[in-house]
Amino acid sequence: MDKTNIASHVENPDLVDRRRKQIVAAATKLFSDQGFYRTKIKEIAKLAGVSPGLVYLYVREKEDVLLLVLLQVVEDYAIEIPKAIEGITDPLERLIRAVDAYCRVVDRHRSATVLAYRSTKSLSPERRLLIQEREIATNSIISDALIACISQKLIRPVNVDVLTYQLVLIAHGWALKSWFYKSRLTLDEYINHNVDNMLRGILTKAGQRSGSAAIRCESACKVTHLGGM
Amino acid sequence: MDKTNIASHVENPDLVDRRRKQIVAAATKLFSDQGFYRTKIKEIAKLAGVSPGLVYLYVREKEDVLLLVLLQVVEDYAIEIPKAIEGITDPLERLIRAVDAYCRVVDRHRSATVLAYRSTKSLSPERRLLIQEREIATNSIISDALIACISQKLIRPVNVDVLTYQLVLIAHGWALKSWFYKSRLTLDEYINHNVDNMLRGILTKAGQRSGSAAIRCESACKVTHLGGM
Amino acid sequence: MDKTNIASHVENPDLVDRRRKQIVAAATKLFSDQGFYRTKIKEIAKLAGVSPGLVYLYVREKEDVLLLVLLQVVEDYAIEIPKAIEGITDPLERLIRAVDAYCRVVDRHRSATVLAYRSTKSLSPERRLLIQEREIATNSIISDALIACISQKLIRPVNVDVLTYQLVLIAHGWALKSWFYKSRLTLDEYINHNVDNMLRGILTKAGQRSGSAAIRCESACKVTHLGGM
Amino acid sequence: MDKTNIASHVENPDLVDRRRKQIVAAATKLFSDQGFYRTKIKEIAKLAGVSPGLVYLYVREKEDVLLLVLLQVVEDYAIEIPKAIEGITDPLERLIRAVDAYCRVVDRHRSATVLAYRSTKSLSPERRLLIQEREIATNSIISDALIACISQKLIRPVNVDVLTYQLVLIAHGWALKSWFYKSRLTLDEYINHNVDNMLRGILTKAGQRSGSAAIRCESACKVTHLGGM
DNA sequence: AATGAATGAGAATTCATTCAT
DNA sequence: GATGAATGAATTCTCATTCAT
Repeated sequence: MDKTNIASHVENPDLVDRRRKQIVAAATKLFSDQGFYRTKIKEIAKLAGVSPGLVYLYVREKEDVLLLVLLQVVEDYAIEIPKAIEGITDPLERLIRAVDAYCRVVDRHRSATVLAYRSTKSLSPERRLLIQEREIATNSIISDALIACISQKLIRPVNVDVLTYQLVLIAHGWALKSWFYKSRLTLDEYINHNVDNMLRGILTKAGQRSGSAAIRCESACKVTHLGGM
Repeated sequence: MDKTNIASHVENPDLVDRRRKQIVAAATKLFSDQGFYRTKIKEIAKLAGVSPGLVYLYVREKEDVLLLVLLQVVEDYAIEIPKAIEGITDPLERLIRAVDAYCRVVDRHRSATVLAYRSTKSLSPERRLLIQEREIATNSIISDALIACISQKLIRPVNVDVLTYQLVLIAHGWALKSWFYKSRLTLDEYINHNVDNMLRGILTKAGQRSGSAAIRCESACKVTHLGGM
Repeated sequence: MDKTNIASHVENPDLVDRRRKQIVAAATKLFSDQGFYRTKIKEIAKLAGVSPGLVYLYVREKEDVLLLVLLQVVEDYAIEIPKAIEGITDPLERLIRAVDAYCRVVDRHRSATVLAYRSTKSLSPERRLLIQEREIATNSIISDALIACISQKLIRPVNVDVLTYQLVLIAHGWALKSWFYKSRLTLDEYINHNVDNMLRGILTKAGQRSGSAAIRCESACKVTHLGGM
Repeated sequence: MDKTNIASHVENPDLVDRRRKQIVAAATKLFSDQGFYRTKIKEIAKLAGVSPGLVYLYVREKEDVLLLVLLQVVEDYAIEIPKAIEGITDPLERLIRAVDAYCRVVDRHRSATVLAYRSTKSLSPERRLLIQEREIATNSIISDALIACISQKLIRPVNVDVLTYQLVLIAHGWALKSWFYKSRLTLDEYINHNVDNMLRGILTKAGQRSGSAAIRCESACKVTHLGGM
């Protein structure tokens, strides 16, 4: 169901949904590879297997395609990260898992994430705002977990905004600097090292106990080498 | 003196230098405000006070202007950060000051930093490589300081690449998410909180002693609240 | 019943008639307001309450719609003007009434009249010819009346073609220059003044007597102030 | 010198003038033949012997070309008609000559005149107003002459607005209905008949004497057959 | 008969780049 | 060296027309 408010000339909402998915999939690939400005509507149409004219039945202008693509990126974050911490109650474990999931989602959408950094400014102000709102919403998954940790004294009192973005930037960094990491580290190593560094700086004594427990009992979540903490 | 290898039709190297500075200054402003693709050669020429034709005496194509601009950005980092740690011998103090300086340089070149994130991918591969090399060179100021700290056991053994970029991303983050921080934090607070979090995670006992000393004796460097460590 | 020779995919002639009426009504309004080229088939369909596809069941191309519209305009003239002089036998009265009626029909179809001037040339030559034939047919109502007046020596011998169009242009002028007249004259005044000027130039002595009689006895026809002639 | 207020990217005003003349000449021909909407910028450029891009150095959009063309038409009227009555002092002769000149100018610019009728409505409201203002200015040559005649009692008191447009429409009619007249009348005949009809309707006794004098002594002005008046 | 989604040719406009002066 | 007018390829977007349902 459409939450984008982008007008379409086509009435059937299912069709709108399906066509937009087609268009967004093609555009995401092309924008990621070549950037927004180098990508031509004709290329998107061709890759999506439709005519150039059709694109404009589902979108008012080229920038709308970019908006749809970027909304899809943040939307994916907003769906996949919560899924990873569903059912987990321990606040510290929720935090660690959320960061871990964030990094893994970024890994899966590496080029789209880079795209978001490159292209958000190409949007008109209102559209950009839309994206930023959703980014904040997603990040609140992290910051909520953080707040819970702090209130349970698992983490010492820190500036939540700062720490949230420090964690978010760790996740994004995997995409932004993948040209650097690619030949140097695996994703698991990256996550381990970063989370290790961060947690050591903020965990309380209680948090350290809980943290090592949380991590020991959860092997799927690969954040392991905190043992010595 | 020109290290860019960008061909010019003009012989006199001083003139080339002067003209390119003019052009780069104008282009930096415009690219930062509007992005690379939205900025027209005519606009750059006008702001630089020259004719559109003249630009092409000093540059082969528009993308060369972007390269010059981005080189200037990384060049500024490579000059200003070392200046901030000149003469300082204590490795931990060098590290802290380098990070502090990095954040402050980013603050001064906020939009150019964002520009670098947005536009590096608009460069052709060889040109992009040029930029990435210089980025690594700049970051080695941080990583060298880190290595020194580790070898003096002020910091526990960590993955230097990871930690370097964690610190670099803190600096860059101030620009990348300035739309978020602007209304929430001052630069000093931002630096304090982030450095605090990071150092607590990596300092050894010895480092903690040295660190608090380093910081206590340096009031210009505003990283203060480590007292309780 | 269809005299247009425009092919339709639909068999049932009543339906063809009804649908075309719908389409022409919508198109007349839109063409008048926005002109032929600015008006989209989709708009016509929407205003007519049908689908864009349906239009093409009753018309081969967009220009056919214009032809239908223009035919309707001249058709209206050809019907309404004769109606106004039906049963009147005095040739001079027939002439005056015809001109009066022409002006009033133009007034009722002001924008469609302007449309005809703007758009006839947008038709292909054969179609344009069709319109011009009907225009001549309509104007022959005027010229026939003129000829009758001349042969009864109510009007001195003049070039009938010239005078006919002089009268026709008076009628059309009310629409063509309505932007000018709107704030200056009523339709009745316009008719009075123009007819007065013209008649004074062409009436014979006999015509003057008959004219004032014709006009005196007919108050519905507002051309009055010839009394002093 | 430019009175159009249309912005140009080119600075040299002489060049602007020359180029616009080139463009307008080509556009006038093409618009007249094919209409505004059927004429492509590329065609105009080709006929003018320039590149399509160049057109946009002298004009902001296609509609500006139409404005320039229509301004040229009304401008020509405003120049040529006064020239024809220069130095003539007798008011009635001025009037007759002005109408005569108007008809002859229309004849020379027949298709441009028709173009004006077809296309003025294609202009945006402000631009349309510009044209209408100039039309009124031109027509005031006629109405001024009329007023002079009336005040000298050469013409009986009539509504000046109505009579002016009656005369203007006679001139325009030669272009508007040239498809009809072409095979039936020469321009001279057309002028004679129309002016004759009109004058007879409005001249006073004094005017009739003066008129026949005015006309008899001026053979270049072909309005002759008033002899019997 | 009717619908309305889909097509794709076509047009206005832009702007990096060139080049005569 | 510098200028700025000129070029023309390239791109977005529109809309008459078609066609599967």
